[in-house]
Amino acid sequence: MNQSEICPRFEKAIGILSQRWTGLIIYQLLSGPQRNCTIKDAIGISGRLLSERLKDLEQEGIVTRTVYPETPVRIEYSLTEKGYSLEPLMKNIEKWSQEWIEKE
Amino acid sequence: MNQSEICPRFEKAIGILSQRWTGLIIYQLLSGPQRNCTIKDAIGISGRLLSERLKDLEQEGIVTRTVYPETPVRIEYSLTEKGYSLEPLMKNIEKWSQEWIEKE
DNA sequence: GTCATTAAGTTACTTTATGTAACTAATTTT
DNA sequence: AAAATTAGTTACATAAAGTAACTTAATGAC
Repeated sequence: MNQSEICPRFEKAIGILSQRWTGLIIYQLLSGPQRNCTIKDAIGISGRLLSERLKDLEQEGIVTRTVYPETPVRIEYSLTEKGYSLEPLMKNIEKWSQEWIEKE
Repeated sequence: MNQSEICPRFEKAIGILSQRWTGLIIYQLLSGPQRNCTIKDAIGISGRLLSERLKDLEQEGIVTRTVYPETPVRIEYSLTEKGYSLEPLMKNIEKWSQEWIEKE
């Protein structure tokens, strides 16, 4: 039986944040808009999954994809207001890790 | 190339929290020590994965397993100090979800 | 005692997610 | 024209998660 007493909004939020790579992608984008390859090199995700996650995060309204029609075309990903609203949370995780996770 | 600039402690913390179910298990245990089956019913995880996660969390020093040699034997899981130190983080996610996740 | 029940956990198997690498398309540099 | 770069996709191998049946141990009904 699944008589869940847990708030569905909380469950949804945890669902987004507990998907592999999403936390790191959001954290990485906190330092400003970036191209696909920059994120890729910074966090070590494969191109395949990065595209997939960015698409998901776009659908959740956390990330925006902007095409700059220069030559060559430049595509940048950035956080929306909703995305930036996760900054305190990320800083919180960062602080917690410094207090509770051992070096190496 | 994976020229990660991300702090390994942060990466480790995200690694724990972004594993499926761990967030919900910790959140559930914030309301006090509980038996395996109570957690199971509350969050809707399968017995197999719950055992696996609880073992992982025990190894991370986040959860303790206590056997009460009563009849019948009672086994309870509870948060350690390290586990409880995640409470502000969890409340943070809860608050965020109430502000930014739509009902339904 | 014997049998059904319950809780914790494991085992075996299916389905889904992730990792890896080769490939396409568009555009630049040489 | 050939080689390189970026964003993204496709195809396939491996790892994680889901499902359900099973084990162990102890209880209560009979």
